[in-house]
Amino acid sequence: MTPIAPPDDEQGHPGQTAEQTAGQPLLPLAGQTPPIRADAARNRTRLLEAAARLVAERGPEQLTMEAVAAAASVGKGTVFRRFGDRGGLLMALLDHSERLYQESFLTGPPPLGPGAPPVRRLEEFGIATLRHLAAHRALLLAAEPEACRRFEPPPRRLALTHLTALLREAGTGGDAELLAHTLAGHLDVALLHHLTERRGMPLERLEAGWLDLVARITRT
Amino acid sequence: MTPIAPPDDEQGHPGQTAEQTAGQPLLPLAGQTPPIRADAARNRTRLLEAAARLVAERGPEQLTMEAVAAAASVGKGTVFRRFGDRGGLLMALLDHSERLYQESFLTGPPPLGPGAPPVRRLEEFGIATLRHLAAHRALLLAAEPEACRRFEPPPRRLALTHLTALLREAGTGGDAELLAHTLAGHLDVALLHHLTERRGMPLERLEAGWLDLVARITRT
DNA sequence: ACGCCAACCGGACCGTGGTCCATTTTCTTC
DNA sequence: GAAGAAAATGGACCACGGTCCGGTTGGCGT
Repeated sequence: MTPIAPPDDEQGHPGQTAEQTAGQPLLPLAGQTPPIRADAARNRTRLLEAAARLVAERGPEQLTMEAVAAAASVGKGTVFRRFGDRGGLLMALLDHSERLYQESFLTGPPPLGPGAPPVRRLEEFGIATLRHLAAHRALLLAAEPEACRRFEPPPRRLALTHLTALLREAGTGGDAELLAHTLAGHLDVALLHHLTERRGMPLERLEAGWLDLVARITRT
Repeated sequence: MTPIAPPDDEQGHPGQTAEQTAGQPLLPLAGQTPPIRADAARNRTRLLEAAARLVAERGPEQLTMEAVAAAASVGKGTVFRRFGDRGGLLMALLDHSERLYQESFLTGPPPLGPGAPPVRRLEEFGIATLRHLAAHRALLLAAEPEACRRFEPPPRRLALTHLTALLREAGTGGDAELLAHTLAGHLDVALLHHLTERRGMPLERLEAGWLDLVARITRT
């Protein structure tokens, strides 16, 4: 299991209220951070230590906010004030690894970092990301507990098998099952909602994107 | 807004316990269905009617299990026994549309149904699915409330912009932002977990799949 | 050294999803 | 139509995430 992050209370840190509200906590974020008060900082590290201990003992999915608060001898409200929500706390736990990972492809040496040809960097980025995810899978999954269920509902499974069958029938090479997942990823309510509402894309653009994607993927 | 499904209590229906446990409720499922008891069937339709009314009045995301139970003059336990969980209830609400949608590509006329060349069917399937999703977005999203947050966390956003930038730099044509989402979909913890644990794929296969995907997508 | 005020604290409180089990209702068989 | 077994019921119960607010405390200006 991953040794979690050292509670490296890298001093200042975000602060203000929830650790990831509006400002990006895990991004380089050069922006000035309203300094945190001394007692708050102390509680923050106590909370992170307690959380890390509990995660190590009982696994991330068993972690409850109340338990963390209790283990750190701190009020529940404090936990929420500091980390916003359960996900925020879990993420804070792997803040350290996350930074390393981000630096590796933002400013690290090629071929992952700048300097290599873009396609090469794409390849490396995927590999690095997959390994990063695998390494912290437990924590990351615990941060969005519903995530696993996304593939269970029968409609999704049906779409998947349908896509797989069509891909096979089309005689496209490659890993049909994997490619089916890729295609299915494009046909996801959450994605649709995000792109149309948050990003303002019209449905037509998604449809055009789908046709293009099918073309690229089935191209022998 | 979608008129929901008529509470077409198509008699028998699943039954047993939770409506979607193990057996696929929305799939053709020719399997024999242990017949439901009369009182259970009556309560089922009352619950669906109540739920549909509440959804129409206050929107799907406001729907609480207790409210449905109360509105149907039924115990809360009954709701859960029948529909398993919140998601099950929401899904049952669009069971009707779901069936139509499924039939359209499983046994309907070409080019969506069997008979057309596979690539053509792929194209049509995507379009049909996107429209199906758009039509029932509210209900589908309400069924997995965390879904929207999947794109908010800064790490995800960073990965997305990074992918977009690399794609643009690579001079690949097409909709870079959309293609970036496709690529990002392949680098998802939940997917990784599903494929490695549930489907037994080794990490190497995912890595190979990534390289293949990048190749297909950046292929001019 | 002092006092002000914003930031912080704690834990009572709430809403909701989900479970449990003693009791009631339906179906079947004779 | 009676009786026994299986299925269904309902609402008290629990756990957990998240909010709220009266009281406290640390940082800063004077």
